Amino acid sequence: MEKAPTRKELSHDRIVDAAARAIRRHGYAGVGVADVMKDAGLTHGGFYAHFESRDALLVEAIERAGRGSASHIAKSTAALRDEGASPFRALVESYLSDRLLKSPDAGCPVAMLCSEMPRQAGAVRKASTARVDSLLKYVGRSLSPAVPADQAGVIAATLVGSLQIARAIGSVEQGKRLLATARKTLVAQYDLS
Amino acid sequence: MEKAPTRKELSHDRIVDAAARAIRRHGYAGVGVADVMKDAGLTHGGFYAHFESRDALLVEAIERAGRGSASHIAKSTAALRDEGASPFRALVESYLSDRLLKSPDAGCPVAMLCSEMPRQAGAVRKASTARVDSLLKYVGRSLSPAVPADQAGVIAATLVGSLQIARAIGSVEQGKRLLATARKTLVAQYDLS
DNA sequence: TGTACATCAGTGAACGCGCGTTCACTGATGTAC
DNA sequence: TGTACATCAGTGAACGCGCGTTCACTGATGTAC
Repeated sequence: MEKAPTRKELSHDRIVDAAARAIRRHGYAGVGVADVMKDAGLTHGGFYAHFESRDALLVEAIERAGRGSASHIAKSTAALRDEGASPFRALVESYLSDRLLKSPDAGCPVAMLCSEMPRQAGAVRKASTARVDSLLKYVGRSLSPAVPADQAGVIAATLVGSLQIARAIGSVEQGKRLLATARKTLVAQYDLS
Repeated sequence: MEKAPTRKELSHDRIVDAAARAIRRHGYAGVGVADVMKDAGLTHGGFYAHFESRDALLVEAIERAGRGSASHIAKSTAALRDEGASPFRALVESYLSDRLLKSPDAGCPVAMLCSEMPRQAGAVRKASTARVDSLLKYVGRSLSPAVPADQAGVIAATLVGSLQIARAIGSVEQGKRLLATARKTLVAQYDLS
């Protein structure tokens, strides 16, 4: 039997949610204690009753962002599979969906944070690389048995890189075109079902 | 006839060089005025005789990092081409060389900064997206005529993403393995010479 | 070639602001009887 | 069920530090004669 969450647990949850949104939108450095608390409807003073430090918040935020993105992708792939898509094609179309171009705070945290990860330290770094490993495993599981398992890394790299470059490029139309060719190319190369 | 550079021009050059190294190693936020000046053998007070603002330094640093990486790759590809590699294979092996895993301050700034670019503003953002465009063009020029031109974006994404994930992943050996498969895969898929 | 002076490049102290962190206090929640 | 009290969750002011920026000053470079 589930215990009803205490008032403090509810607050904690809102704080982590706000931080998980912020870290995908603004990167590690973009998660400010005061801003996040305000987003969660609180004042900054109460922060240290919930977390030992800002880094401790980052760790929870990364994990939550990862789980959030994973469940978002799971839902999206399930819908595509119902329409007859293979697991791999469903993943590609979910991960590289046009919608994620404009709303980065719903997308995969690995794509948003990857280039900053090697610069992090301690627990933050650890939580980050755990997300990368998890993405590689996820991609690996979606591959057709005909595709060699060591391709998961390159495929994940293509997914992550395409989303990043599509966002970094000059115009939105260019970005959408890039995503479209990336989807088409990946499916053509790896969807051996 | 070339004019000999003034003392000030030499200092300016050293400052930009230091910043170009720092931005690839530590990202946009990792370029500190005082640190960069110290790296260039100066004290921080003189900075504003050289640049209007920190952002103005970032712009020059990004451009220099781009040119530095481009000339590094040009040199490396030239050597590989002498050994008989196709333009595309030479690019892939230069861009995804194992050496770059450990020394990010010599690598491509797009790979180091890509996920942070959409968060930048004004001139810094402009200088950054210009580097992305330049990378896409560079990749495009190296493609065999048999490869559709719109593939340049996906290929660049795979290059950038592979380098990033190889760096972000847990162990160095895993990173090297990822780079190796990425090189092999890209050559197998696109080197139609 | 040597001296006198103006300009230039760099120094180091100081300022202001943002941000993580701390803390004394308050109002709300929950427990004991 | 009602009252008295202890604990809990959150408030808001304050502190300290780092960092971009400014500025009065100094020593070095270069020019005029």
